[in-house]
Amino acid sequence: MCGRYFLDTLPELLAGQFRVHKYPVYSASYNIAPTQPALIVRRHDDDNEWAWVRWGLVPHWAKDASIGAKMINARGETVAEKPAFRGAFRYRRCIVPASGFYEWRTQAGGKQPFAIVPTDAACFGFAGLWEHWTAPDGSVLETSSVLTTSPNELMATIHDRMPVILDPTDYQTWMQATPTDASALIRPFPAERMRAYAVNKAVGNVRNNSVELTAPIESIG
DNA sequence: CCAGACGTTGTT
DNA sequence: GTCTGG
DNA sequence: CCAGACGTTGTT
DNA sequence: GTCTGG
Repeated sequence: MCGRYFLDTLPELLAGQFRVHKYPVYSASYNIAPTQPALIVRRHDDDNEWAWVRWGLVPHWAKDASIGAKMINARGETVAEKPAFRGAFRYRRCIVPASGFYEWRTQAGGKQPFAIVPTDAACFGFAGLWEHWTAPDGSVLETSSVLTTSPNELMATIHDRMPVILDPTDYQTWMQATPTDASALIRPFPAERMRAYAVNKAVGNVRNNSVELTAPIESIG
């Protein structure tokens, strides 16, 4: 699955990789967590645009926004049918840029966190969905979710799920094609194109925007 | 018909 | 142990 | 995902 | 909003 990630790629590289004609404005974070603001790419007026949305999709019919905390991931196998996601899957697919993501391996003695990064690009692009929700007071909240799929050979050594990662050549298909064509992109990303590093210390809570990535104990892949 | 859910993950 | 908040 | 909390009372 | 369970 994907419950925590980081983003420290330079804005000009992000704009280039995701084909947005503006630079995103943000500061690097090594601790992007559910319910926190996430940078996404989506279609708007026949163009790609950046948007900040809250991670954790709140369906339009929700009575309050708290349900979003549970909707941080959508299973790729069922996203087209589930009431909470199908509308967003049909009409509001987006991409979530991530310099890398964390995954925890349960093992004797506790959980070992790993940071997984791309080997051939500045950034991963997660397949995502976004949604808008109108609060009782009339204010609008935009939210997002990250699709998951079965793990590749590398990720299987850590966990039994992984985020859906798109090849850059598929970005526009994901956002613009029919749901049927988009569905074909829901699959494990090649293990040869990523590398996992054991992280020295647990990520910690959201207020602690730091993690040691510089001295891997162990690398895989 | 109404009431209640609507999701994912992990788990010795 | 399980839920909530970030 | 992890960190941190985890309650009761009384109320026309 | 829409489906499922009772």
